[in-house]
Amino acid sequence: MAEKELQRSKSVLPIGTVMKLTDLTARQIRYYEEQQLVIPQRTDGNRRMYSLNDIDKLLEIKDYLNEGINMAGIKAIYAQQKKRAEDLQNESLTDNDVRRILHDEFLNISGLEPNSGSPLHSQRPLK
DNA sequence: TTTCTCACA
DNA sequence: TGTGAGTA
Repeated sequence: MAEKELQRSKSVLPIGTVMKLTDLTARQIRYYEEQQLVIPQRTDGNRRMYSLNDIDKLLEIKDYLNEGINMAGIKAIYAQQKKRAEDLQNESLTDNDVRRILHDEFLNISGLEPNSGSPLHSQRPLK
């Protein structure tokens, strides 16, 4: 069973494939890497190789973006997740508990990050 | 051909 | 973020 996890972590997808799978531009994917949201492995000529887990994370990021959250907000979310993941490891909570807490953090951030003036999450990049 | 980095709009 | 330049 653990074999699957290893395979999911195998970075074998070039950015071109990731682009199609996530519907993101190479620019965005690389940018998210800059923001440490995804850490693709590098192979041969300095080429980025993404794993299935990376695809998943990218899809998740795209989701947050659609909800009007900016990079700062997303980074905060992942920072929280990492912190939570470590904390929760010692308390043996269920996935539902994790989800609830994460959701709570998410709402908290989405309501604060956007603007210092508007309390509600009205971050619509209308153009 | 595809991806990379860098830099400018 | 998009895009173009010059590489590898």
